[in-house]
Amino acid sequence: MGQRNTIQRTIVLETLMRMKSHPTIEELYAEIYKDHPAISKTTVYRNLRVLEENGAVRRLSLPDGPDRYEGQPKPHYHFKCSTCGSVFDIDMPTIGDIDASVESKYGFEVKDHDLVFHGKCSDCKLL
Amino acid sequence: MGQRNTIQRTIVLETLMRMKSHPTIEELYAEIYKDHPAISKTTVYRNLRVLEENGAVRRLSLPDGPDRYEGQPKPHYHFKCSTCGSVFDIDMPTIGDIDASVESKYGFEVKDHDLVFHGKCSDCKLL
DNA sequence: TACCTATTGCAATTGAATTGCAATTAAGAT
DNA sequence: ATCTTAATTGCAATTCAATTGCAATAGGTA
Repeated sequence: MGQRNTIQRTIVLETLMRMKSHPTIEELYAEIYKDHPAISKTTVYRNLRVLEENGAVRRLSLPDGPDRYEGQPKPHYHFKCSTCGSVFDIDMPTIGDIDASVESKYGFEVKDHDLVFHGKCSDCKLL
Repeated sequence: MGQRNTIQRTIVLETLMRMKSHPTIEELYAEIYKDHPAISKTTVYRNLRVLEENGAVRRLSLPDGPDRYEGQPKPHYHFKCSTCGSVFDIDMPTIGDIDASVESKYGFEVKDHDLVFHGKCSDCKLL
């Protein structure tokens, strides 16, 4: 009797996938709350954890802010503006073979990698 | 008049550089405390911020844990074990030109990038 | 030496994320 | 269809990282 498909879990996943971005839990919860105000924020936290372990969603840990989640299956990279804090998706071919190269060199079991660029976005670099 | 060279700031930087790793602030503070128990943790927090803005140290934001700092000037990548939480340096040629490619493609001003591998370290993958 | 302001240390605060617990419920077993 | 049990939920309380307000201190320049 493993995991269960609760309506809360379904809503969390579907809302995240519908958003097609990388919301913070606060942002995701606000979106969920519109249609399902009875779902508690704690439940959103817990379900995202479970979904992450399942590999259904990905979590991003970026400096100076709460974690973010994304339901987009296609792996991609990110840019965070150190001035305004905005996060952008970077559409660029992902480097697939470096995972394997770290595996063989270090003897680790590599699941994936995150690549985050830092700097100033086009708006902030003008200031 | 700009920034000042306080003894606290010097000690924070020197201790971090001497450690040659990527300690959490708690770990760094413990090391500082041995010789300089009068320095407050708040001061360590604040100085690391300043030093980071100066480009003298780098900050790592990794999932499931506090930020880490490193004073090592040579850029490199990291691996975080999702089971035990250990963080390892990954000695691998850094990809220099992707910063420029993101700059030109998106019009951002890219300072640097972080590459973090996730998975299980050699000990934990046996469990 | 005197002045100005960055910095310090302490305590209090903020904010993200987790946890304990009683009530609920999904889903397999009977 | 009902029973059973373990996963899940919601709430409140808690933990932990990190920041902030403020009075006192101390760089560094004039």
